[in-house]
Amino acid sequence: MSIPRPPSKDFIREIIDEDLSSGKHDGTVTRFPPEPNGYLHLGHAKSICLNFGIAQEYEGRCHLRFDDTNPAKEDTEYVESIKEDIKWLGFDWGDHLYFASDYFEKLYEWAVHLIENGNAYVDDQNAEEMRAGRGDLQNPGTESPFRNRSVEENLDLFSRMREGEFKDGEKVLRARIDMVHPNLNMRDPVIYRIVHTPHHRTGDAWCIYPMYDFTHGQSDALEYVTHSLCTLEFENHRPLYEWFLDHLPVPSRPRQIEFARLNLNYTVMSKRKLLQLVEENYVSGWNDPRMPTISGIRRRGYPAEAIRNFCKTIGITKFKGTNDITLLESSVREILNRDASRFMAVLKPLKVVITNYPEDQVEEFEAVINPENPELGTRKVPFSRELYIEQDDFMEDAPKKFFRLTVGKEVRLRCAYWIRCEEVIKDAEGNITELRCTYDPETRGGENPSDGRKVKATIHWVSAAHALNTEVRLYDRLFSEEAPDAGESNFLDCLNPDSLEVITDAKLEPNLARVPKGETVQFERLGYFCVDSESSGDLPVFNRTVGLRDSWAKAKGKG
RNA sequence: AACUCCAUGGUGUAACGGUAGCACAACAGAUUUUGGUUCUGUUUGUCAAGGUUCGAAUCCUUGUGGAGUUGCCA
Repeated sequence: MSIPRPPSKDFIREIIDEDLSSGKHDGTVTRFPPEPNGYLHLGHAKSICLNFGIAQEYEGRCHLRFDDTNPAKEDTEYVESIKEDIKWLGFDWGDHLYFASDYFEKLYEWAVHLIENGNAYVDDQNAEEMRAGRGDLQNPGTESPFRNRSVEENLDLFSRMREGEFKDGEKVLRARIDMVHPNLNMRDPVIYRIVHTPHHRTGDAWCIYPMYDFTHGQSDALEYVTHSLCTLEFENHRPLYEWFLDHLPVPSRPRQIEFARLNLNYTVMSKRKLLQLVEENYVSGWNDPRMPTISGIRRRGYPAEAIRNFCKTIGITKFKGTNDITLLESSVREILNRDASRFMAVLKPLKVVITNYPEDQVEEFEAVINPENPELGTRKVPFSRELYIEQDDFMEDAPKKFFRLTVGKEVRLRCAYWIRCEEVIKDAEGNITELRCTYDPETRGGENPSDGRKVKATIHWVSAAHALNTEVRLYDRLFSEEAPDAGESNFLDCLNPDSLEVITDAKLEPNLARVPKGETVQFERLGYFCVDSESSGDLPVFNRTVGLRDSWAKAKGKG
């Protein structure tokens, strides 16, 4: 017998454990710092689960801080959607809502502090001159002709920048670090630029704005954040992050730790590409159910719990791998299998007439709401002489492995009766329009008959007279290539032409009229479907969340 | 021969010098009034070469491969 090992932790949680046990910190404070310039996506969900998850586990706190230092790109609309998405994911920042723009005055003061100590200067060079002076990956930079201005002159110029005396781009404030540093970020980075654009919160109070690098670490320090978790592309910024903390009278010493961002196959995650999909109308909007945005997957019917589980499963490392979308779908099915109520719906109807069933008779059968949770009880489903079954559940020339209905064969109608197909009716073009079947009264409720007869399949059905006719949207992955943004080709060339199929005459079990917007249910044998949050009119519109695993389709595909 | 970081089955992730495990995927079988679920089993892995060690996925060296960085974006 060995002692069970404690559940393994990712490298970030190990660092936190060490910091706690060494006494470096006596609590844990993290933050989720989105820029309000777009909608949140699954990549953000990974970061949210990490930061808020750590706060919960360590009984610390996680701040929601909007990194709003670029008025040209940001808007209050995004602030609101971001809050909504985080709440939907199941996390709460409590009283800890902050904006980097709340720190503009303090940041200005600290910029002056740098100038006073000879650690920052106003540069009159334009962007192009600065680029030339920065050098490149192989070559060192050269110092700006304005680098050695006096403290007094810098102070005067910087305050006049604030007063609005200069136009955009005319001057910048730069940290005075090292123009030959091997890390380009350290070659006198710009820390303030002039932007005469109203800010969504501070209006026109400012016309100079701090850069990300001059804002983030200081904001962390002001909020007493202990561990500032960000993605790998900020690795090269860490020396700068620390340089500012070293040269400024900050109240605390946060630590930046980087982890790999989320990559998923068959989708794109970059804000730019998602924006392009929206703007060029490849999708219906940010919350199109095919989008990897939080609002998109919510509308698609993915449960928040499934997203959280998924994020737990993929873990936190520094390895930039690509996660398989099937892992996400598996998390979604796991939750939905447990929670979703079952109903019957026929997507592609084929009429069946039970010739030996009385014409005006209607029976009601009891059907289990969820076999995974019998306490939920049963529902009543009407049955009559004319029904719809799924076109895929009938084949005229059926292969041996086809278990469903074919002429002369018998199947079970779920919870109803066994039926045998006697005759196929076709139109002039030879299309199958109707099936004539007979039922066995002894199999009432779907029970096995006393003669020991066996049936290989149970199929779903809807009574024609009682059916609700409605729209169902079948969503599939947006891209047909595993890595749409890889290589030279345009990601738009990889769009899956069949990512949306709209069915307008699906036949639903009448109980489905009562499902509220946003709820995801199972259409038996087909998949999980969610009532579209934007559906209007008398009948709900259903979105396919994800199909059921389908081993028949797989076997059939192999030929 | 710029700097920094990364490398474990098909994919992702554990193993903290001592039996390479888990999930997803795939494949087979059992159960099943959903070809779903559940259960059982199978296949597949430490980038390479040296070194340290009784013992290396783990430590060291070198190499190979990949990623990020040359915004007045974040």
